Amino acid sequence: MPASRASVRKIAEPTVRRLSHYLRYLEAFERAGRGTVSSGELAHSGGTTSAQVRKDLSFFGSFGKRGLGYDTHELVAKLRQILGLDRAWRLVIVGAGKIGSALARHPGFRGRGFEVVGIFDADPNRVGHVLGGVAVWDVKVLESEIRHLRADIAVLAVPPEEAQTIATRLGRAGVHAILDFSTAPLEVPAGVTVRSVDLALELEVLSHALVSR
Amino acid sequence: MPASRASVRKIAEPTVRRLSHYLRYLEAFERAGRGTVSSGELAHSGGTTSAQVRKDLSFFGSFGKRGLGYDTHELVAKLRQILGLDRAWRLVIVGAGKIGSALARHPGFRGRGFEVVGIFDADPNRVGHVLGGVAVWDVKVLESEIRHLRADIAVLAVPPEEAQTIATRLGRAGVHAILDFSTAPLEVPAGVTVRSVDLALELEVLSHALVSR
DNA sequence: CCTAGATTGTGAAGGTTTTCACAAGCTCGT
DNA sequence: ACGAGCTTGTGAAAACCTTCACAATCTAGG
Repeated sequence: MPASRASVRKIAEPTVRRLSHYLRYLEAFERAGRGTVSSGELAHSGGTTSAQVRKDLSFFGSFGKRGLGYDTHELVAKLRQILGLDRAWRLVIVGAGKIGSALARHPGFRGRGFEVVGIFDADPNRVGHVLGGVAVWDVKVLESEIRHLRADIAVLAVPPEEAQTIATRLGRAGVHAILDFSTAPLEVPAGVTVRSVDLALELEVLSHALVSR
Repeated sequence: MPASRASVRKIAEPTVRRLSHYLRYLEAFERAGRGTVSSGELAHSGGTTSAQVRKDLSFFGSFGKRGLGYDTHELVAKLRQILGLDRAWRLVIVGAGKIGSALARHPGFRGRGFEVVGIFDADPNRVGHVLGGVAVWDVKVLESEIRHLRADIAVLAVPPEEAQTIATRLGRAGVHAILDFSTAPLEVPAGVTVRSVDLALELEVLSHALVSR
């Protein structure tokens, strides 16, 4: 593997999503003991085409073997590196309501390299408790505690009317990535990446699919 | 592999998402008592351009007024109709675990026209209870009860290893839309639309953004 | 009524992503 | 060692999506 790990070129978001998908399936192939995987197999699992898979991968160099496919272990390692998963990310959850606490107890994050290191809430009744093995802090100490916990990513699960305030504070506290579950439009300083998960919007996409069948 | 139904109108998915966004902001404008809204204002709220807004809307005909903008009420009604939100959709949740029960108690769905009418789980300890005002049924009676409840959309919040089985059963029970929270790849019969919400994948997109800054 | 100012609707241009098609390269059985 | 059979990598073509630019059209105010 090339030593230069900082040289990650700009990739379109749909491509990143697909890479993430490929990694998921590759890990399944790896567990199944498959030494090599072809673009066609990856495409079938991921709902795309073999040409798409090859184009996506060729963006980072050619590490497949013609006639055989891709080495499973090698490709897993390469994708982890591209996606930045060759290290553990430290996560905080802001908002210990229904969604926040469900996420805190969700076992799937740690298994994929995302460790929940802190939870924040404004409700004094929740502060001081432990959720999923992690302490709940008062949101008043957000900035200092986030720095102390060395958090990289914040999950925002607060009521919409508070989302902007918290997002701004997170930016000031040095968090550069936010996974947002509030439905409010967020304005964040440059250098902060936000991804919004809007469940009502997903349902509306389904609704549209239902009426336009 | 995207299921291309013989749809009346082909709208690209990014367009549908934007329409959904516009509707959100339009409703805010409506509450604020604004009679008309310009494409520029909608664009600003939604993080896009006025040309994009006009292109999106012009796909369905021209119902703006030059020099003035769009009639708020009229556009809200039109978007609701396009998105299929001029009716109430009946939702069932399969899986009363952490995510499933958090969603069941989530108040935001009903407010946007999605009514949770049933919950299913395999755990006998959970069956018979009431979550968010809705009864938890044994997953054994999935098919018959779904027909009885006249459910349109299913939210799939079961462990990955059971997702495929349930998805197949949902398809047989006449559900044509699934919002999937499991991380497994689903194969569904033609005519069933699936949208996957994969939280680990969203975090991986953030991870990539962090390493490629 | 008429002018100034604002905004839509849309063809065309520009850009990006996906698909196609095929030469090149690898493995395996014989 | 060789040919058959796969599979990759990649230009080129096609499809798709976004932005541009401006005529057409509206309102408001005198």
